[in-house]
Amino acid sequence: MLKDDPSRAAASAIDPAEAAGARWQAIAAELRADILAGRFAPGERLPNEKTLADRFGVHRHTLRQAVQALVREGHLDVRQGAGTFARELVLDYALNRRTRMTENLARIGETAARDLLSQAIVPAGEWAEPLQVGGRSKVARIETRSSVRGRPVALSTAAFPCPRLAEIAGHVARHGSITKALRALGVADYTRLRSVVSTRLPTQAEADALARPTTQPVLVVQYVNVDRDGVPVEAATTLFAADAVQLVVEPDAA
Amino acid sequence: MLKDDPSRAAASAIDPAEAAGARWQAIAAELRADILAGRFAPGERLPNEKTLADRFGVHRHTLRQAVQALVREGHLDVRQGAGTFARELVLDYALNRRTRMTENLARIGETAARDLLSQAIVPAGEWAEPLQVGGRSKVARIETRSSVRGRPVALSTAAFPCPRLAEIAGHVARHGSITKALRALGVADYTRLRSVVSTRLPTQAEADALARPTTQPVLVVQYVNVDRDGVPVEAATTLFAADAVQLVVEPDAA
DNA sequence: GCTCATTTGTGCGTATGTATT
DNA sequence: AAATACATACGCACAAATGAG
Repeated sequence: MLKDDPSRAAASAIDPAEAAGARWQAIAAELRADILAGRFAPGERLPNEKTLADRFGVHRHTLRQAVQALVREGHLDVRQGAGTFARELVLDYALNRRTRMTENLARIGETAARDLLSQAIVPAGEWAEPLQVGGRSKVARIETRSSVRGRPVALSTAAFPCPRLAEIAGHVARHGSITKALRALGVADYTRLRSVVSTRLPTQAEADALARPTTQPVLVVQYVNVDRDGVPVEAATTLFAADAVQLVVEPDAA
Repeated sequence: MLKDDPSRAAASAIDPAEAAGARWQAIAAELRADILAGRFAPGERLPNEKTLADRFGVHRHTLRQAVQALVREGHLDVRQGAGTFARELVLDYALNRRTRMTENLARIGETAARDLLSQAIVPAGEWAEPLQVGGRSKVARIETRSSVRGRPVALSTAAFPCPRLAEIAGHVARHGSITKALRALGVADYTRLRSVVSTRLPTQAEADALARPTTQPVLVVQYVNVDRDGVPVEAATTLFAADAVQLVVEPDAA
């Protein structure tokens, strides 16, 4: 690691406190903060490498090292000949036993909005198997859209068994959270039984709802949540806009 | 759940042993076996619902329940007015602490072929961070393609730290398995530290290697495997053909 | 279809401080 | 203490891709 070198005093605004390690790491930290604070608008082109290098008072190679780190983290997109772009939004969505949309969105310092698009009480049909109920029984089906910074990132269709959770829609609309709605209905806790991940191109309607082109693939996550007794309380399919969300799978802390 | 109902004794070839639960589940199991055994050619149209219902001696509604289950599992595609189609290939690829390509492919009763497409000893570069080595050190980079039934399903670019695992390429070529190659080099066991899942459209070269159109999205899984001491032994990016593979995330059995 | 300025990608060389042997 | 390896940083040059006209 580099220690302080007076002969190369920083001519930039890098906070010495966070410049503990190498220069490029400090630069990366500053750029990361700019992006997360929205000082580079989502999708906006950053100044070219020379300009940025001058801003930090370093060589272009040094700046590139910082940029490369942010590309690996998913915060930047670099296109040869075109420029360096702040990504629309990048959310690491953790898939584990305690997967919760609201928590996942909140973890990146964003307020998550969850809108109720539609609600209906329908025959279990395709949801009968994952919810382990008879095909003739009813389920409450709700469609929701989750947004961050006013931009939609996920589209969910979820089914809840009736009559136990027939009132789910009202609670979701009120709280904007599945977790809170379930708690209000007596489901104190729930865990993710299984998630199946696939991908496809969205339909026109789905693309519209996500405010994205039909040419951009979506991540499709199908899952079942069960209560403490192992009884299914929610079966759902969620579509994630792939430019905004990547799924992270790590062993449970248990 | 439906229990046994003697009044509806199966008039079909359903194995009573696996028909533990509901009729439609038994039918789904048999159809699933037919698909996996290739008795329905990939992409082939199945007999219509009436014909299939007759074959199992059940009502068309019952058959549809089984078909819907297989649609959810990704084994069938149903298009109104067109018919029911067997999907090209569907592999449930488990993502957990002990994720192994060969085991995952073998679990569906297939022999997995893993071809070595290229190998090189290169500067760590982008792999330095995930492998926790210096940027100037070298890594062994190999590109492999995994196929099932002669059809490519996955494309991997993996990096292994040198000099410890410099000889990896030869072992992979010989064994067709990363697990065996690592074992030959003294890595008795390894675990998946983290997987990051995203999706995008493939480049022309990637689409060609997977024998798929560029319009079909691929699942992108980036991961790091570590040995028993927590030292990274492999960092890789794997592209899965989304029509053939879906990822399954379940809590580790621990 | 073409040119051309802009921008990123890549390679060479040089130098210095740190860590290991 | 000396030798070696490596991470970091700067300078220069050219290749390759992009986008505007």
